Amino acid sequence: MVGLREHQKAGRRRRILDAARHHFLASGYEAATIEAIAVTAEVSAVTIYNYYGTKRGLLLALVAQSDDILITKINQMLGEAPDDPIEAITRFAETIRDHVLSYLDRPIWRYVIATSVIEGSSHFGHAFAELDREMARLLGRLLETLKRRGVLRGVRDCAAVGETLFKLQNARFIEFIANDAMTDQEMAHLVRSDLVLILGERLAVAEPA
Amino acid sequence: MVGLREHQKAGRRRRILDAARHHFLASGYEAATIEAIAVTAEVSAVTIYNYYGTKRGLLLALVAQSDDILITKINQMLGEAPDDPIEAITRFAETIRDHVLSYLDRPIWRYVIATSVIEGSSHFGHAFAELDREMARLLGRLLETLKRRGVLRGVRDCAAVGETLFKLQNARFIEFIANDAMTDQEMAHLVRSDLVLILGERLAVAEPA
DNA sequence: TTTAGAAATTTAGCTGACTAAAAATTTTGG
DNA sequence: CCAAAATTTTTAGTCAGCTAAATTTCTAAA
Repeated sequence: MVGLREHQKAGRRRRILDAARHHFLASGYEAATIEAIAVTAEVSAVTIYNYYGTKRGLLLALVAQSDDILITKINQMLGEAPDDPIEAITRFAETIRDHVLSYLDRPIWRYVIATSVIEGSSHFGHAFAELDREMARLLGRLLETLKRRGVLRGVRDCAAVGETLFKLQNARFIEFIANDAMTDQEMAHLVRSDLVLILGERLAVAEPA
Repeated sequence: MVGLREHQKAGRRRRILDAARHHFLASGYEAATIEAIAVTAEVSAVTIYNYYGTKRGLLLALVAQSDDILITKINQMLGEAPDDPIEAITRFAETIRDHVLSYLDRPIWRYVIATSVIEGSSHFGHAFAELDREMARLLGRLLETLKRRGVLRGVRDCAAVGETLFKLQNARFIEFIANDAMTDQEMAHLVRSDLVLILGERLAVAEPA
């Protein structure tokens, strides 16, 4: 973290990712060229390849950049979670969706999802898979918080339920991303339906009329 | 469906898809070139573009080819479903997985998933999205069958539960495809866990000790 | 049998991702 | 301030997806 060399490298990285985001949003992932990104970032195209290997690597690095911010946001939300489990988990999903859409648009997220499947186990895709796991963990922690408050009885293994719930939620997110016609409300409704379906019985037991 | 012209066209289509499957499996999706596929299929490369538009279009057309067979297999399975709901739905998932892996390998399925997300709403991705919906419907029908047999009480809307269950199952399938290290057994175990989590309570009510 | 029209092929070319190697630049440590 | 090491840029080029247009081939109908 010291030395002029490291500092300039960091600056180049930042400029490249900024330029990439700009061009991806302006022209779409495919139409945006490495050459154009390089010009905007004031580096040579070869430098981008040296840093990120491939165009797909660049895309995933761009997404990874926002991971820390997202995790912070979620942690923040975790404290202020409402008592109603359905409400709390729905907000969890909405926090992710809002953050994600404020950073990149749907057409580009399609390429992010696609790339993360293709590069899944490769060294580029690693960060994305790790984020997924972290999100699942955080949802598990949300469940534990609710359980400790006594508003979520009937759930034994919070980590396991959190993992499954997140998988499902993530599938809905991909559905949302893949389909431009789907509105925020429609997605929220689907997530809510899933939750009622899975937690509904348990909550009925937990909160006797 | 009559006339020599249509007949030869169908023959070309078949040869192209056969050649595509062969080269994709032999060299992987990216390394396989349209040119090589064209040579094997004994057509010109331009003909492939005329028929399928893009390399991705060709990939999705290849997958679409096996759709009918899969739907038939599932329908067959639906009749012989065991009484235990967990077992029946697990088999549903295994039928899909076996069919899918007998047709293409995991690396290629990664590209199929990726492509279907990218082309989601475009005219190429339509068939794939339609298959997904059909599978969800079939799972709903399986649930209805079980319900009619009286082994699945506590489930009201079979179609809705089927849809959610399939979404989750599909997410597990993608996880399996994305991770070469995951075994058949591990995937089956995950699917089973999800089912126990979702149906567990209901079944406990349905089958009192 | 001939011809009109449909469809496939040939040809030629564009573009952009990606790579290797040489050349130029610049920080760093003495 | 200078030499060495690290790193970026330049240069030159390969490869494959994709496209447009001209040409050829072949089916189908007269």
